[in-house]
Amino acid sequence: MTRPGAKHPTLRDVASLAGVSHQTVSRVINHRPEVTPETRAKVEVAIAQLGFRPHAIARSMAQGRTCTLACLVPNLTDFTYASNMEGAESVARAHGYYLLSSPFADRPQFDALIDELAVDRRVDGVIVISPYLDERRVALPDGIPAVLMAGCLRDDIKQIVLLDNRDGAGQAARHLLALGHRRIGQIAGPRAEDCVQERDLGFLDALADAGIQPDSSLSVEGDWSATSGYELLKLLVAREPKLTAIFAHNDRMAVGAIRAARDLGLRVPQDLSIIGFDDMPLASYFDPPLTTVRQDTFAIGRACASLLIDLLDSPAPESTIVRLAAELVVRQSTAPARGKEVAEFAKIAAQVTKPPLMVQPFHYT
Amino acid sequence: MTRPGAKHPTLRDVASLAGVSHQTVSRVINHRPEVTPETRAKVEVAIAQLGFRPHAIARSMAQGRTCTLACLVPNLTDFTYASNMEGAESVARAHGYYLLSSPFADRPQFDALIDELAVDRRVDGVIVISPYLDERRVALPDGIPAVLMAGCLRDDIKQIVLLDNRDGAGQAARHLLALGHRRIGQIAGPRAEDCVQERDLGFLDALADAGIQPDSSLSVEGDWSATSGYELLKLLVAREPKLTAIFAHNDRMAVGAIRAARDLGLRVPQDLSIIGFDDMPLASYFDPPLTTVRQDTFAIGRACASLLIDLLDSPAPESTIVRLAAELVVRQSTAPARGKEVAEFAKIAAQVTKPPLMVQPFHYT
DNA sequence: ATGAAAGCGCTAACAA
DNA sequence: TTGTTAGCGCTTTCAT
Repeated sequence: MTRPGAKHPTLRDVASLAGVSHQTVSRVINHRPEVTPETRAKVEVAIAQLGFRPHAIARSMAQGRTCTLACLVPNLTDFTYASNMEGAESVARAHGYYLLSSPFADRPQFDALIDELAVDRRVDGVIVISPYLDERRVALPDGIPAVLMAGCLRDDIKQIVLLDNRDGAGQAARHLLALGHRRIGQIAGPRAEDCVQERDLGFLDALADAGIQPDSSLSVEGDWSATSGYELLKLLVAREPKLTAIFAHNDRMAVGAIRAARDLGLRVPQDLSIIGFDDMPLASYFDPPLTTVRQDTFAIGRACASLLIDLLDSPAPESTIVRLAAELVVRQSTAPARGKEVAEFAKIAAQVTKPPLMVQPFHYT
Repeated sequence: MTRPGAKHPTLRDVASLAGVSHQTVSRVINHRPEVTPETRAKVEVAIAQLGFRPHAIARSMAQGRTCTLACLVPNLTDFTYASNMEGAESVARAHGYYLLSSPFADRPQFDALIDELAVDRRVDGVIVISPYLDERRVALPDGIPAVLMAGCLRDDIKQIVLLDNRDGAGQAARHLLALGHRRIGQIAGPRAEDCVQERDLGFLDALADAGIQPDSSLSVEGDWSATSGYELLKLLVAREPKLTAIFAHNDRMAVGAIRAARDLGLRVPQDLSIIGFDDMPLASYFDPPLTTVRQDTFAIGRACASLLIDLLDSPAPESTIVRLAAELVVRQSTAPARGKEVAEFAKIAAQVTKPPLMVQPFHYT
């Protein structure tokens, strides 16, 4: 049979069984106060007897809301995204919403998707995860509550959740500086992503604060893959053999860089310190265990959903920025620069250390 | 405003603008043949002018189908699950369905979830990913098309997609045997999961075929985590110092085991060969690069969705089993047993090698 | 406190 | 080929 659901009891079935009008049944299932305890009891018996469950689609039709949120995301498999979604899902469900996650590859696909979701299917709100600044840069539709998870602020978007990438990168840089490193290379992510630009700024800020001239030849652009980390480390070392430390914009590239260093005969961390970003699963099981900057991707996802649901419940505030702090995790892929007066640099580092910037503290329930 | 969608044009708006009946508009948007080209053109102009898009909820209401599939899954972050979902999502979308993914923790939650999804929200079909054999063991509802992704066959479920775990484990074991290993330990996953039992069988089969007595003290049960792999390797080595190889039921435990071996002063693979299962991302970036058994989780997900959609389109066949083969990936965490006549064992191994068992070949589009 | 009527936006069945 | 009439199952008026 094409429609296996032709057998569900309806409100009217319950009504006639209970000997009341269907409207009364509706009041009961919606927990309205204006129903006599006796009628309520009668109706509840009938509901139980028939195994009646309200038809959510019909409800959506009548109420104009679907109790569904959508999450548009580049893919479902990257751990950071998956964990954002899991966080968002957990608060959505706790509030009675379902979360529909849809991957998209580019701007046209995004545009088509958001129309299908927001206009055709009438989801109540959308979470958009999109770091791109190039032709994939998204615009949020108006007319539907939306929050963006991004890597930095954007003028055109008012509800936004982000990681403090700039400070995170600063922490990484200051950690390396404190260990006495002066020639530090950077294996960045794709320039077209906003968090990359933020991390680059945070990195350069910290170096500048320590009195180090920026050297653009020491910054190279990878594609987040371990392979790119591998190739780029070789490139950097060829370019500047005196390099003693590397800041990679994610852990995968850091891991690739470690492999390359080893293939070059460099010991990590004795000859070369390498720090990553993300604190991905098993980061502590690589060799050596990875020093990195942790982002709480689950909390970021929760923040997105919380913010969105707040928007749904009450009239939208002008703008809400939720910024979550990154946290340095020191393991064993970084070590003091050889032959350096560590104490001297530790002093420098201490004086450039600032507390993480929290634009607005965020509490979820 | 609580309902930001009060402004969408409807079928009737289009109809009156085009000067036809709303039914004609319906025929146009559904690409029915019985409409004059001229009327169609008129209607299409009106549609474009108003920016009309059909209301999917209203459609669901009238047609009794939602064009939505659900995927019930233990969580969204495990790479294997995430990649199953991404595979399923890709074929679902290609066929005009959305995929609603919902994590569940236990059987009561599963039962509640499937009722909400299948009965209340009337999704057209469900994919269930659930490996549990204990109190979390799921039952599929009837009345709605459903396919299970599992680790082995089940009498009570007719539509099922699975990895050939038994053969995969057999490949792992035969690889170790071919390298001359005779004392092989097994770090299994939780016994309550079906794939674990299959892998155990495949492993023991292969040993038996090679004339090796099963020794249950060499099989221990982990929880999939690297930490458990770490602890259990130490336990195994303490129990049987002559162990020369380990088969871990997943890569994370294998990685933990490698770390433990190293902490014990054992070199991997020279002193101890370790093989994992899954071929997770970055498996080749651990030290040493992991020998493992690959499962194509994306293809498994696609198979689930394909099967489900077939079920939707045409009357359900009695039963469909889709079994996908696992594939040995040899890297550097396994090596010949020391002091062994490798050739001798290679001969044994060759004679026990069988082609992977494919119950039913599967083709997706 | 309860019931009757109308309608959410669409499709299906029938009529013209 | 096109239009009319009924619903889909619920909620929301508005009476009673």
